[in-house]
Amino acid sequence: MPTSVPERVFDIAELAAAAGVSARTIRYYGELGLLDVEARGPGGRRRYGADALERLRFIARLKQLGMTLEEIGALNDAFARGRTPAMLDRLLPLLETRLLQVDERLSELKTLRSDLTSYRDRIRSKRAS
Amino acid sequence: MPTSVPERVFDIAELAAAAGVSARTIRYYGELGLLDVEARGPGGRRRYGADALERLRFIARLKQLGMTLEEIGALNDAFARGRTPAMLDRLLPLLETRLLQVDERLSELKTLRSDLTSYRDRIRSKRAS
DNA sequence: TTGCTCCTCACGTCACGTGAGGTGGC
DNA sequence: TTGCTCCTCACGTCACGTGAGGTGGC
Repeated sequence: MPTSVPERVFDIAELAAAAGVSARTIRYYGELGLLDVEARGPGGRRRYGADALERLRFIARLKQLGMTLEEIGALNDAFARGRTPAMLDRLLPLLETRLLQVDERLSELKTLRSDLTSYRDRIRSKRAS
Repeated sequence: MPTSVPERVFDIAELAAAAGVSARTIRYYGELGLLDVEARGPGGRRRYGADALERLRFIARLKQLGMTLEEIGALNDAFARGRTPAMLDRLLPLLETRLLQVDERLSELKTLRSDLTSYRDRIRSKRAS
C-alpha cells in the first residue's frame, strides 16, 4: 500500500543552492564520508535526496559550534551505530559539553551585538551633530 | 600632574593566556598589522599593554561573526582614521549589515541549542526506560 | 650553569577555492 | 553541434599549528 511518494532528487548544484554551500564542499564531505554513499546518475553525476539536505544543514550548525569535520563524522557514526546503551552513555556528556559551548557562544554574540549597536549609535550621533 | 598609573605590561605568553589565543596567533596578527606596532623588551621580546588585550577580544568577536582577518584589519583602519564624516558614512551600512548577520547567527544558534537539548532528552528517556 | 621562555624561519594542516582539461546530457 | 553542467586531478589559500635551531633572562 505505501506506494511511497517519489522522493525529491537533487543534482549537486541544486543541493548546493538549497544548503547554501558550494558543490566543492559537497564533494569534499562525500570524500570524508560525511554524506551517505553517493548514488550516481547517468554520466556519473551525483544524485542526492532530501536526507542529504538535512544532513548538510545539521553539519553547518555543528560547524558553527566549532566542531571539526572529523568530530562531526564521529558524532554521525555514533548516532548511526548508537543502539547500545553504552554508546548512549558516551554521547550524553558530549551533548552536555556542546550545550555549554553553545550557551557561551550565545552570550558572546550578544556582547558583540551590543558593541555593534553602540558603535552604530555613536556614529549616528556624530553625524547628527 | 597626571603621573599616570603604570599600565599593566604583558609578555606574549601572559597576553595569550588572558585572551585565550596562542602566542603564534598573536605573532601572526602582528605580522598582519592587526596589533599595534610591537614594542620590544630586553632580548627582543614583545611587550604588550592592556589595549592589546582589548583588541584581541574584539578581533575574536568579529571572527565569530565570520569576518576575515583582512576585513577586520580594514575595519580597524577605518576606525583609526575614521574622523571624516565620509568615513563614518561608509561605516554605518557596514555595521548595519554585520548586525543583521549577528541576528541571523543568534537564531541559528538557538535552533542548534534546541536540537541538542532534544537529542539529549531523547537519549535520557531511552536510558530511563 | 641549567631550565625556561622567547625568538625567527619554514613546512604542515584543515576546509575548502580555483583553475585545467575532459565527458556527457538538453 | 553548441553551450552548459558535471567530472576528476591537483595546486592554492587562509589562519594558524608545529617543530627546528638558536638566544637571552631568572
